[in-house]
Amino acid sequence: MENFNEIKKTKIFAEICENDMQALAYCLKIKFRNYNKNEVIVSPEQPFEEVVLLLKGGAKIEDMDSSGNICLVTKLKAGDMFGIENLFAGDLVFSDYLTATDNTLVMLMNKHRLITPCQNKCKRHDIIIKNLMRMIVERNSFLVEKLKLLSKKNTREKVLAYLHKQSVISGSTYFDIPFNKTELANYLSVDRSALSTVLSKLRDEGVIDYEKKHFHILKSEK
Amino acid sequence: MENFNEIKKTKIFAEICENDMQALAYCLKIKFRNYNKNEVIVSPEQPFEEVVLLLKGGAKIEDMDSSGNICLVTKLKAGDMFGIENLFAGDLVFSDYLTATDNTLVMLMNKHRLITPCQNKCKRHDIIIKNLMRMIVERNSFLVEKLKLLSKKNTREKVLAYLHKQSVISGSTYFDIPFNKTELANYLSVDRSALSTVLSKLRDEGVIDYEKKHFHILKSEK
DNA sequence: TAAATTGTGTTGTTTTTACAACATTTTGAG
DNA sequence: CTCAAAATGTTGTAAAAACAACACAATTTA
Repeated sequence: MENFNEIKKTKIFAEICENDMQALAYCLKIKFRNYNKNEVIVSPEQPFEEVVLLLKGGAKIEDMDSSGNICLVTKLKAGDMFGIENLFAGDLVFSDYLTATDNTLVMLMNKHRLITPCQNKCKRHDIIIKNLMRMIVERNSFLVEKLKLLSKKNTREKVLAYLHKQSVISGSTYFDIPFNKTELANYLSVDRSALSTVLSKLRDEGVIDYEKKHFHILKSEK
Repeated sequence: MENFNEIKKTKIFAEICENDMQALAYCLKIKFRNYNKNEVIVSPEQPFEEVVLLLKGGAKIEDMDSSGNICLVTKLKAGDMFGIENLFAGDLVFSDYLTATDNTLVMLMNKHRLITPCQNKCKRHDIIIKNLMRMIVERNSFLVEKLKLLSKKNTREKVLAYLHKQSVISGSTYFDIPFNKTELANYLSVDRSALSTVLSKLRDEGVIDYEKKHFHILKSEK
């Protein structure tokens, strides 16, 4: 089956064999699309009726408010999904931009079919629903964590909380972040030059060290 | 059945008749608890193995960081749930406080049972799972919206975006918000006195008017 | 009802941030 | 390799926010 190598690595289709996937592909009205780096996959201007599963490459979710300020919600990697917020929505108008950050292969699924279990042909649909629920719950946790980050009262605390989190995730005081400085500023919703100043100060104080996307936490403040 | 009047009004148990609920009660290991106003229902200090469904009264979810700053994540009303983030988590340590804002009745459910469909006795379990998924997706949308709110670059924009949203929800330029000013400041993650200053300024400019928790939007800025 | 607690608005001070402008460095495309 | 574009760090300035202290109003509770 087309692209099955990528499909079987995703969380939502883990444990599904190629035969069952064949049935699911029909049931979920699967389509594949390729995008070049920096190409817009979904935008608020062009409503989108499906749910997106990233199979290869990378993408970023951004929101732009009426003043033109960009909020980088998150970056997606293979196996991540986009459009979950609209799973149950009848008419689907995304308010976010999904943009490829690499050459990217995505799979589109019919959102109605996805959430509606069917007994006859694709017997594995109930597994998909449970996997889907797990992913949504994980996304939920991620959003709550980001909410707490943005609730910090100044840039220094945002940065330290973010770096601490990344350090815990990687299991080391040495780690790479998925953002460049401009993106990190958007992610933390602060001015880029202000972020640069804070990072420099933290380095001067010997709290952290960094080089491009590579960071090292030297002192863990209480 | 005990408290069925409240149960049938919730989203997750809508469409479930009393008989089926009886079976579900057993399957989900349901328990009921009463809390007085200001009593802590769940706290990070006391790990909690279940998922909470609010049946009567109200509650608020708060997060406190290491510096003691409080982030008011949201207020809950009857029918809302707490603990969804930990549905799939093995060992369950909540990092948030859930506090009753009124005299409150809650229902506790076994999280493992909730996400695991069973065929034999409680045939309605699949409906519950779909309802649950819908609630999680809605919570997801809520979190994304709040994220966008906190991404605004100053207090004025946060306030205006929040009030605009509330206005849209209520379908009128006159509406009540569920917070007092202190809570609103926590919700928007800004200093209370700074919020007060911004609100006064907006009133002076004739953009909004307000009295306690009642607001009126006079001019809708682009 | 009186007293205590909580909520609210105001003001002045200090700190932090956004913003703009700029010099370098790095990256990527042709 | 070369050139243009993008990323990065720095600085100064103006705006905004946090913070603290206070007065007074509203609400709760004993």
